[in-house]
Parts: sequence; C-alpha cells; structure tokens
Amino acid sequence: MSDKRRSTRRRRGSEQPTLQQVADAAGVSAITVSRALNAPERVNAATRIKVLATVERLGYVPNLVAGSLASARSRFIAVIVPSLANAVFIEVIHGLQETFEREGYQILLGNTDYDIEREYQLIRTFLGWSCSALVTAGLRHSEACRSLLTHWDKPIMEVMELGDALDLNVGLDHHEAGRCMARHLLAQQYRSVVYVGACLDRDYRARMRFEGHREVLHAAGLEAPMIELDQLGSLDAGATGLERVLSRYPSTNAIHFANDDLATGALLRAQRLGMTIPGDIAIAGFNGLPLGQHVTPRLTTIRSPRENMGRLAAEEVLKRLDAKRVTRRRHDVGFELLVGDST
Amino acid sequence: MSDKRRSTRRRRGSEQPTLQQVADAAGVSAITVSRALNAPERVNAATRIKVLATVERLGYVPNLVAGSLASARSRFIAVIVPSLANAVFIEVIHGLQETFEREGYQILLGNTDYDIEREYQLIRTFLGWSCSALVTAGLRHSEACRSLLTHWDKPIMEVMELGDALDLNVGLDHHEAGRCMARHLLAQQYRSVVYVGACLDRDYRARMRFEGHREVLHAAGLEAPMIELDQLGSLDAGATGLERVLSRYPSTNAIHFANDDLATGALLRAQRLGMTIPGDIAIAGFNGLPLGQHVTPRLTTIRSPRENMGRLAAEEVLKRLDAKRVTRRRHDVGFELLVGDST
DNA sequence: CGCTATCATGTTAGCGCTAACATAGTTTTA
DNA sequence: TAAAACTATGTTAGCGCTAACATGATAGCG
Repeated sequence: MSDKRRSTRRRRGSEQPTLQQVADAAGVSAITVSRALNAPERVNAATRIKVLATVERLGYVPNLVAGSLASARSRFIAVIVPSLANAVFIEVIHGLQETFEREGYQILLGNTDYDIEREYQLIRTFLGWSCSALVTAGLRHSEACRSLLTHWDKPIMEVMELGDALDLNVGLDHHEAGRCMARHLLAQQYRSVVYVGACLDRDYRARMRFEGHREVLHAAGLEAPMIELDQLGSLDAGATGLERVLSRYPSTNAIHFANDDLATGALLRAQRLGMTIPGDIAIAGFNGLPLGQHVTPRLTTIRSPRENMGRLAAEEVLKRLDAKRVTRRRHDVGFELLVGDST
Repeated sequence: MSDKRRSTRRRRGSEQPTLQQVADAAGVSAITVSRALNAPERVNAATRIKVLATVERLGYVPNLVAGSLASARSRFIAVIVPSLANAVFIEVIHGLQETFEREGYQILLGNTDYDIEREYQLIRTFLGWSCSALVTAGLRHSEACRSLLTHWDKPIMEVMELGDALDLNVGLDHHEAGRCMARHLLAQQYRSVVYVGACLDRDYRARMRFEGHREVLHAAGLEAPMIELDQLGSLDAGATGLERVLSRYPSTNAIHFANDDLATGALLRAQRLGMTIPGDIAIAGFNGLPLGQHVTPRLTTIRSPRENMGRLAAEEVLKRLDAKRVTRRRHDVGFELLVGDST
C-alpha cells in the first residue's frame, strides 16, 4: 500500500499516443503541444516546428472529447431539421455545413421527422455534447424545449420562417409567400383555386402559406377550398393530389400546391393523363427547386434562397461566437415569384 | 497554503447541474445516478425512481463529453459521403440514421465533395471524437487514410460498392450494373450508344459502370464513345449532355447516362426540343429515383436499394458493436433493371 | 540600472463522468 | 449453518486535455 499502489488499471482502447507522449518525445510540456496545435501564435516558431514534426511522426490525433471537456466547449454545432426527404432542408444544411466547416466546426445533424417532441429529445442530447450553438428549423417548439433553451447561454438560430425568435432568426415570411402566389393566380384570372398540402399540422409552414392564400381569396370574395394529403411532399403525393382535386372539385382551374415536389408530381401526372397545362388546369408550387424549372411547361413557383439561408444563418452564428458582437437578430431573406408557364 | 488552497478557479459555462449535484440531492452517490441513467437494471427499483425524479426535478442533462472521455467511447458513428447534392446519398444516410438513432447512436456527418484528401481530414477529426464506428462511401481512400484506418480497432463499414474492403462491406457491383444496362440496350437493338457521365475521375463508381458498359459494347463489336461533363449529376448537366451528344454523335440512337438526374434532365430537355423518346433517341439512367418513374415516358434505369443499403450497413455495424459476433463481411445488395418506356 | 512589459514555457488542478475494485447486506447452497 | 453467490451501493482514481496562474528570460524605458 506504499507508492507501489500504481494505477495500471486503466483501459485504453487503441494505442493512440496522447498529448503527453508527444510532449515527452518533443522534450516540451503538454501545454506547449496543446498550444502549438490550437494557438500556434503563442509558441515560438522553432518550438512549434519541432512539436508539429513530433505530432506527425507519432501520428498523434488529438482527443477532441478530452479537449472539449477541459475547455467546456466543443466545436459542434447542433443542426435540427424536420426532414431529410425534402431537398429544401438538404440545401440549407449544405449552406450551413460549408460555412461552419470552413471555421472548423462540425455539424451534429438531427432529424425530427416533423415531430416536435423528437426535437426536444434531440436538443437535450445535443446540449449534452456542449455544442457551441444550435440551429433549428422553425419557431415552434414544445414547452419543455423552450424552457430548456431559454436557460441555455449559447447562440440559438431559428431558420426557415420569420417571427418571434428565441435569439437569432433567418427566414422568410410564409404568410406573405402564400398571399403572393394567390395574388398571382387571381391576376391570371383563375377563380376556382384549390390549395393542396400534405400533413399541414406537422408542416405548419405550409399551413401558414395556405392561410395567406386563403386570406387573399376571401378578400376577393372567393372560396378557398383545401385538400390535405397524408403523405409528405413527394411526387407520388402530388399525383394523388391532382386526382383528388379533379374528382372533388371538377371545376377547378388552378391548383396551388404547398411545394414543388407536389406540384411537379401533379404536373407530370396531368401530362400522363393527357391534360394541357395551364389550359385544362394551372399548377403552382413553392420552393423554386431546379426540377420545376426543367419540366415543360416550367413551373410557376416561389423561389426561396435556400443555400443562402443556410450560409447567412451560419455566418450570423459565427459572428456571435467570434466576438459576441451584437448583430441584427432577424434577417428576412425574402422570396421571389417565379412565373413559369404552368399558370 | 494549507487546506484553504481550495479550487474556486473554475469556469462553468452555464449553471447546469452535475451528476454529483443530482446525487447529493437524491442522497446517493454519483455512480448510482450514473447507473440509474445508463444501466437501470443495475439499480434497485425504488432507488431508481427516486434518482430519476431528482434528475427530472433539477433538469439534469448528462454531460456526454465527460461520459465519453471516462468510458473511452462515444455513441457517435462517423458517416462520410461524397456529396449531399445527390439524392442517393441522402437516402443511404436516412437509412443509416434511422437505424442508428434507434439504438441511441448519433451520426457525425462528413461531406467530402468527392475529394479523397478531404476524406482523410474528416476521418482524422472523427477519430478524435472517439467514434464507435465509421461508415464511409466507397473503397478508395488515400494512402494516409488507409494506414490511419488499419490501426483503428473499431468497425469500419464501406458502402455503395463491393470489393476488397478494410472491414465490413455493403454495396453492389457497379461493373455489373453497367454491363446489365448495356446488354439491355443491345437487346433493344440500339447499336449506336453513347455513355454520358460527369466528373468520372471523382465519381469513379460511374466510371466503373462505364467500364462494364464498354466491355459489353466492345464484345458486340461496337464502339463505346463517352462524353464527360464537368458538372456533377444535375438536371442541367443532363440537358447539356444531351445537346453535346446530338452535336458530336448525331447518329446516336441511345444514351446511357451515369445516373437518373442526368438522364431525366436529358429526357425533359429532349421533350422541350420536341424530340420523341425512345423514337428519336433512347435514354437510360441509373439509381431508380422516383423522379425517373414520374416522367413520361418512364425512365429505363437500374434501381439500387438505397435506403436498404443504409439500413443493412447500420445493422451490420450494430451487430459488431453489440457482441463482436463474427458476421459476414460482404453483403451484395444487388440491383434491378427497371425497364421503362424510354428505351 | 532597476523597473515594468512582454514573451515563452511550465505547473497545478481540475472539467464531469465512469471503470474497476471494495464493501455490506441478502439469499442460496451443500 | 458457514461458505459461496449474488445484489445494491460506495470509494477511488483517473480518461486526456486545457484554464489559470506561475516562472524565468529577454526587451524596453527613462
């Protein structure tokens, strides 16, 4: 029970060298190696070169877990999206990833499948990873989630939509987008317009667009019928949507779809059925995905700056992380009506 | 310099309670709280309930970084793909994510943009996070990357293609897929067939398919011209591809595209140009994306079981992590020729 | 030439958690 | 009924790294 009581009872998964071993091999202290790697300017050039050579020689890979624990911060950014099936989120993620990776941050990606409870679970887990910031899609969260986040002191970025955000906000006004398309359809003299969406309780931004749409139609003294599909945005669902409109509202002359996937699915189905667009029926979408611009007739839609939204969101978060500089909290990335030949 | 020399000099970002605080509040030791959370069956039911109630009451969120350091393993799975722009990888990721998340693993997603050096960098970083396993797309890696990985003792899964893998392998035979489609085109009596791909040096699986294709055409005594685009799979690139074929090989009667995006882009462009498919020109793709099945004529393509591939890969990795059970190392998920109306 | 300022590096003490061993209480077994 | 086996919980010692402070060397200054 003397000094002999050494501590050999330790695991050690692989035989990865540690910082200390690099330090010993280089003839410096551990902290110098740490600094040579993480804050090179704080180390004399000659020492730095010697240390980095040793790092190379031993094949040292820093244990980021240990580093994060010691410094109480990781270079993780939690990113939470409601779906991976939708190209929109992929592009936003892409914009985020590019920008964050350039600064050495790693994205932790979570997918809620449009389930607000799942968001809470994911956020809990992510907080446990000492993320440097959180980027999440949307402004609606569960109560538990809100209270968790209000006690959190790192940047929180809510993207996609605009409104009363917890912290930072980059997005666009979905009500206004819905109004915009409805006005366009009315201006084109369509009077019998159906809105078709999918799972609007979960994809509530699509519902917001519907509300804008309905407002405009009501203001013009028109009905605003709506059909809700139970399969989230897909070409298949769009085809189903078209058929349902045709059987339920046969006199319809325009369909306003909640997104481009649905709209394109409907457009392709209509063509397969031998219908003329926009002669027999006009079709409009939302998102401005490339697909809609490749079909003939080109789809009338609303383009949202998706990758840009990701990039801007990342930049704003980075600004905050850098200097805690006070930045504008809300950024409206806007949208653009893209008039194709389908309306 | 007596006992007074207490350690108050510690940061502590947010006022998150620690395991110890939960333990104190619940009147047990820290390890009991740890067990109540991570191995509930090792704690008496009454104690467990008491502890979990305290956890709830204090809003305790486990510090996963500390846990990972102490246990030398994180519940991270590194996943590396060459692109997010391609729906194929999204679907594989989806399959992986679903399966891994169910078992409480978190995916660390890396995107190489088809750059093999970038893969090495990403893997280095990911190893630093003590990932439990690595899933990467493809069998080709840089030398540095190979040597890094051969010294790593956790499961490595290479997906998408089949062959001489480092460890586990789930994929399909791209040479054979190329051959399969070429045989189909020959069987349909097309004799002047061009292969169109994009960035085949980076997307080398597309090149493998081309090689299979060429093999079959040569065996039939035919030329196998190829056009390489410099923009990765997109509808736009496909349209360009079509135009380039028409101008360079005007007598072509079938185009074998490296993937469905290209093929569909070409098909839609052909239609816009007023061409008949397959009358004027036949078009074939690869992947079996839904899009290709919604256009008219339906695209002839090869369906790969994408989500399945992700799911199977994840399951095999999990088996390994669970029990180190010896599993089959190589799984051929196969593919299926989907004869549409475009050939 | 003593004083402070700056630079380069080192020492110490944890970050919050869990593995491994230790201990006490309870049940089983021969 | 004592030893063995199991159950429930605790104690101890780090995991590998970095923050904060400490130290020593050199430079700058009037």
